[in-house]
Amino acid sequence: MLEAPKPKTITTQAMEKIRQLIFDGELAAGSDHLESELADRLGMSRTPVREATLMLAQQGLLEVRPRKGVRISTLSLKDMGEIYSVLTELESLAAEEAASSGYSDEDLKALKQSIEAMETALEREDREAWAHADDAFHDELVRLGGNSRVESIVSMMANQVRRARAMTLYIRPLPLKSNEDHRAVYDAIKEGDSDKARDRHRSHRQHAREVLIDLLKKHKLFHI
Amino acid sequence: MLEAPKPKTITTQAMEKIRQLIFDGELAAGSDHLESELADRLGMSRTPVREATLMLAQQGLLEVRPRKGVRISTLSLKDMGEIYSVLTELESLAAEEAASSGYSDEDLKALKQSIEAMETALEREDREAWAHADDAFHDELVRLGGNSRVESIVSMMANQVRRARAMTLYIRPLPLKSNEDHRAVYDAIKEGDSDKARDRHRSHRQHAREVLIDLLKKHKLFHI
DNA sequence: GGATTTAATTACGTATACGCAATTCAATGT
DNA sequence: ACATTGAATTGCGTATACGTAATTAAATCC
Repeated sequence: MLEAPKPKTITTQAMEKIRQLIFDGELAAGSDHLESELADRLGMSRTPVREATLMLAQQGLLEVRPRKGVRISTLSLKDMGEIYSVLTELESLAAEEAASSGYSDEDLKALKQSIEAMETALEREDREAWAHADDAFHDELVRLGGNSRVESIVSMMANQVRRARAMTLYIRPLPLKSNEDHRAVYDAIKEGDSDKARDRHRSHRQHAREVLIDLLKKHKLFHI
Repeated sequence: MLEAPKPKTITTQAMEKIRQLIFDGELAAGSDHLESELADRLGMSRTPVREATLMLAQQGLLEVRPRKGVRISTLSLKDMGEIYSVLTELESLAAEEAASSGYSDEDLKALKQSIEAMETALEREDREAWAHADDAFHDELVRLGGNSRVESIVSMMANQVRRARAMTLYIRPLPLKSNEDHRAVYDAIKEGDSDKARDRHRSHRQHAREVLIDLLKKHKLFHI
């Protein structure tokens, strides 16, 4: 699981900073920006900014529109549906693979801890903490799946829906039932039952997808 | 399904040309190249070449190694397995979605034609034609799935394994059984049986994955 | 007054310039 | 011989320059 040591070039910094600006909403979805504006804002020249935007465009976070600048991507309901479908499939694959990997309890410690963190967060109705632990669960699940492509695609897709998740965090019902699912997935992985791990995670995700989309519709958030 | 009209900038041309050089094997897997070398080769300056390589790196076709130039990606057996797993999941999703879309016979014409093309190619033992039709089948299936993210991820993954498929085209057994699968998937989509479409395509893909990996092992092609 | 042509501006796409990190290689010391 | 050091070279990362497509504004015509 060794990754290449990351080069800390200015281009890389630009990518991370721009990504963060998008996640924080400082570059609002749908807004347009000049390369020179971003360069000024980040205190560097256009070159690394330009390179960063081209890479981020490949990841779907923004579009570079020739001669028109950079537009931060928006998400329609259809986009959300697409992304959640992909997440469902690939995370379910990860769950299946994790279950067939013969992990020890020790290997699964982080996964278990994230479930426990979700439970205590739910008891306290601490939505931020719950969201954080939920992220940790999904990240760890995918990591245990051991497929680096799945990891990077899932991370890309999760990045794209980050804003939407943040927006809905406080308007959605507390996911009281979801911990059952998490536990069931965890147990299936521990038992090595790959079909069960897969199916259980898949239905969990499909349900989450429906809840989210209904919620967005109900609040008329057709475009984020 | 309208895509944004493609800008024909030099950077775009660089991307396409470099991609083609990789597919054609003129930039061999594992080989290193200077930005200036590629720039000379393509008759342009370093800037668009550099931008192109950064984007292609996001797609996994090559790596940009700071201060060391561009390295064309190689594929290990593990990589092949990873990619085929992703393809299996996402294509199966596409089959499922296609089946629940209520497509008419007319809508499914291209899919049917690709199956027929595979059958006639098999009778003639024309492997090139078969491979071409097989590509068409998978492309069309994914298109019918109607998920643009799935389309682009699948296309990325298919690009990554292109070399390996070309290498094995003449050493693998003729896929005589696979047309049954294709027909079954087609029928399931036509009938609107999404579970069947999904399951059938999934097992088809899983089988193909195993065959390919065994083949690579048998020929000691551990690294392509 | 509204439409159309033309001039001016803007912002990008590409080329070029330049300095530094990384590598190479030779010279020196042991 | 081998290791070590340091100079020379290489190749990239970033900045800057510049021409041109796209947009806006102005001017002209009907």
